[in-house]
Amino acid sequence: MTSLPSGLLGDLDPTSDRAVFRQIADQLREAIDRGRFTEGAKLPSEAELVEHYGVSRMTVRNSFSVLQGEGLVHAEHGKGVFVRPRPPVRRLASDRFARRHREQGKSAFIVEADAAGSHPQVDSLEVKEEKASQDISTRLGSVRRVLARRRRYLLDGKPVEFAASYLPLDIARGTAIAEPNPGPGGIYARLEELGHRLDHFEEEIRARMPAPAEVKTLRLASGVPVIHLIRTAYDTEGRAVEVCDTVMAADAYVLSYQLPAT
Amino acid sequence: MTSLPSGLLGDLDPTSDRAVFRQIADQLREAIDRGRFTEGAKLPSEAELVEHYGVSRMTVRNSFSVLQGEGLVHAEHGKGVFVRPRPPVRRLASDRFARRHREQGKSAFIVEADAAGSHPQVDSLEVKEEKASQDISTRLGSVRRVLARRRRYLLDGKPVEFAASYLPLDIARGTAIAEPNPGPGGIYARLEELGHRLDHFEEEIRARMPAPAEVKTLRLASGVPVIHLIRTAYDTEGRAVEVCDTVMAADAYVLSYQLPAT
DNA sequence: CTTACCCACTCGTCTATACGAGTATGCCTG
DNA sequence: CAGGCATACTCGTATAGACGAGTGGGTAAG
Repeated sequence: MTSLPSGLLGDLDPTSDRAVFRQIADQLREAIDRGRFTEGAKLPSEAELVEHYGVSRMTVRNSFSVLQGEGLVHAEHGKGVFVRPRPPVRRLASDRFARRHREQGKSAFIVEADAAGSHPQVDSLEVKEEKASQDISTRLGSVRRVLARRRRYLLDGKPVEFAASYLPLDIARGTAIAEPNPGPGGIYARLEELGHRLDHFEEEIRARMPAPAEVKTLRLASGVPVIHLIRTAYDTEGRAVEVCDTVMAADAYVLSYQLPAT
Repeated sequence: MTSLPSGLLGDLDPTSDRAVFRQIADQLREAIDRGRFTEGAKLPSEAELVEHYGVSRMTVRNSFSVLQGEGLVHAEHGKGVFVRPRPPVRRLASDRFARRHREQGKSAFIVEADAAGSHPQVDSLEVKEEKASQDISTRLGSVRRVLARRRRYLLDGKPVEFAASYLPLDIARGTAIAEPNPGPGGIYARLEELGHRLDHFEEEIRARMPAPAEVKTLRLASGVPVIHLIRTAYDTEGRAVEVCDTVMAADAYVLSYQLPAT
């Protein structure tokens, strides 16, 4: 084992009342912030830090877990601990549901990803009728059963978003909306063809840490929150015609909205 | 030490290849989800779990740290580990900057909190001229120096949001905007009085884990992400007249937006 | 030259122990 | 009765050691 380049990391302050593992985490964080370790770079191994600081291995691991919780680094079994690279973000503009975007052929996700030069993919398609949850039922105006469309979106092989759409059966049953592929322009285009002219959307945004199932389907690194977006589509008669519940890897998205000052 | 109520938590599966600390975390998580432990309830102590499962204390602590990372529980030194209560959320509606809201007296934050029956507070006020960061400069259209207004918002004593507004000096210097208290209707009202009629706002939303400084100012529990919102205000001539950079405790907010379907 | 194996290095999991520090409770003292 | 202290409980920090498992490189065998 070779020792650490001197000057890269400092020493501990034994007089400080800050816990040793926090001091180590602080030094590593600062080194990352200063660019001593760039994106994707490998941090010193546990053994190297144990030797450098003269502490036990659990203490070093504790430091790493602090940084992992902050989403700064991630560990790879058998390889090392690395500065977490920031994935390219998808920007969702507030006009993304404008009618003119629907009037062309392909799905918004595909078009946009192609334009950005990345490889889009949609999988885990599931379309079925089911009982509406309490929340969905309320949002759709007390419907009991709904058509549920679930799918997962990937960019360059990385899952970035998991979405579930819910529609009242009297609208969706037996239409193209109930097909795995609803056709050009997506379900919003189909809804308008069916006479449900869309008026506006309402979006609710929360952020939180993912549940274990979400970690799995989105293959999330530790320290990455999710953005939880619930969109309700209203037609010109004020009826809620669809609710879309999506969970997004927070490190892959920037949402953007325009608000009138009126 | 009294032993655990039987049936509350199960046993370990030694044949499983799932790590012991994960199995324990799973059982605790499930018990919480099922309502066996309600909000604010105290989980079994480390010592109790050590005895119940027959594992070492570090293993139990490891389980707790998993749940902490998920934002499900939080530990209190000397007291125990508790199911994290969900604080009341502030809902930010998309019409919150409508002119009619500005035309009344008090600040939006105060009015809204009073209406919700909670005790609002604003502190850490700082108003000063400074060099614009690269990002702020770009958003404001290449200004070098700006007026910065920083403040922290609290609800019932709990910090929920930290905001920094930046304005070009040629607009703000020497006006009420440069005063600690900009007067009724806030700085947007002052901007309009100064002839900068507001046209629209643009908001960019990200979510991420907080930096240590943010954990401190917002007194965030572990496992709570932040919502990072950057709003740019444009006047009717298309000029960016203000950028507001706010960091919010994600567990205290739901953002809500209306999008036209046009 | 290629393949297979071994080994060194990495992080992952778990045990056992020790002491420190914050909290709450009850008892004892004044 | 009030105040203070002792105590037992809580989590926080740190050590030292063990074994397991994934990775990658080098070496030896084919």
